Amino acid sequence: MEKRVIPVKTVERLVLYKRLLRDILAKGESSLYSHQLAKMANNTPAQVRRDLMMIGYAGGTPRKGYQTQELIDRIIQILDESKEQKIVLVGIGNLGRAILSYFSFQQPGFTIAAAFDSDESKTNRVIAGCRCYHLREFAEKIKETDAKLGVITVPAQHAQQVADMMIECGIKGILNFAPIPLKVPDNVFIDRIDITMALEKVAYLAG
Amino acid sequence: MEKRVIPVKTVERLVLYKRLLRDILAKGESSLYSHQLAKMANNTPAQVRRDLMMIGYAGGTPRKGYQTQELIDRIIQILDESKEQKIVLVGIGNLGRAILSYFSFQQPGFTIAAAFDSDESKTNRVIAGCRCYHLREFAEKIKETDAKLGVITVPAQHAQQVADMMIECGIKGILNFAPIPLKVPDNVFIDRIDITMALEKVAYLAG
DNA sequence: TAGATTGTTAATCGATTAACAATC
DNA sequence: TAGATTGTTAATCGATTAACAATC
Repeated sequence: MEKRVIPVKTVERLVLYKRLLRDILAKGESSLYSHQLAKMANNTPAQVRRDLMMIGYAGGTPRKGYQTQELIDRIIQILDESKEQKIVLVGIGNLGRAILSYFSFQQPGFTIAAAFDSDESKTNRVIAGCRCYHLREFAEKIKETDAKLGVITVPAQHAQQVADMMIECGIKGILNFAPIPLKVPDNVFIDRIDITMALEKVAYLAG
Repeated sequence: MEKRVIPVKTVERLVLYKRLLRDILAKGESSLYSHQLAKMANNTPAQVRRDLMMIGYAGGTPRKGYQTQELIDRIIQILDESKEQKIVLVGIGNLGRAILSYFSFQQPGFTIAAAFDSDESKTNRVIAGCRCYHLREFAEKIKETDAKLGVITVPAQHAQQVADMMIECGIKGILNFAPIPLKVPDNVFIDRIDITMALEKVAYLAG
């Protein structure tokens, strides 16, 4: 596994900064200070400055702070969001459909190129602008769309085999909504969103 | 804010262990070793043992490892899941509906007691077994159901005011799906699930 | 017994926070 | 100038990993 220059936690915050900065820009603010961004991101000025250091951005000045547009551009450059990312989704249940709808609102930079399910009654149609195919067409459609990212919204017991199939077909990054950790090779990055776990955590920490 | 004995990261893993142990038990395995649990959880034996130390469980033996049922019971006791947790959800869009469906499959320990929206066309009906009300009835229904947890699935621009309303009504833990950090007082615990951020992270780290 | 595993302490690693000279 | 802010280094904090005596 190649060495990462930017820590994962920093990447998460950069994504957030980018969004907040766009809001700021839309409000007509062409510059801002680290403490202003920190307040919006619920963190500290020191952390903001350190994050910007990580991406080699040193364009701030004591008088004006940071240039909003310049900073957005720098973050986009670091995150390498120059080209549209193609995604495939497997599992057209309620959650899968919700994500399809979500991305049909054109999340900038991401397109769900195709969705798949093993249930015939859910396939061969268009949901939220996305074509839905049977799983047996997976390999073929991946080639057509050249997707490199996958989203898994199938039940836990099928998640590993879906991941295996994705990796087999050249997918390099996976977002897994099934509530179990999956085994993937080192050259594939996988992240998991576990809604029940998040709720149990909230329940415990709120108690 | 009171001091936490169990770190958040450990709580997350405990929730996972509990699920994995239940699978194990269902397969008829009455005991297991730290390295077996670690393999399933994608972590290390040392971390498993340290986590169990954190919850004061020292019931393992060199010969048999840990007793599956005993360990499950201990985790449940620590997470204080003795009583059913009542949840309210605000925002009956695609994601909100998906979560309602998800929990209608009786996630053990959790019940969505009521759902709310400001759009009249989405209220006064039952979705996935959950009664849906207009937001103006929020305070009243919270009292009736005695819910202490809230899920926010509204667009970003309305999320803060929904959170404020929840807190006003006595909600102590919030799971926020809107893609912005919310300000809450110290005695309220909030966690955020940001699907787009997760995808951007995967895209970067896969690249 | 010999060998594997536990429970815990010590060492390491990484991330956050504090501090401060340089700058405008 | 005086005062606030940046960029970076040092200090602190917390989490993970290694090590190992005790145990079965």
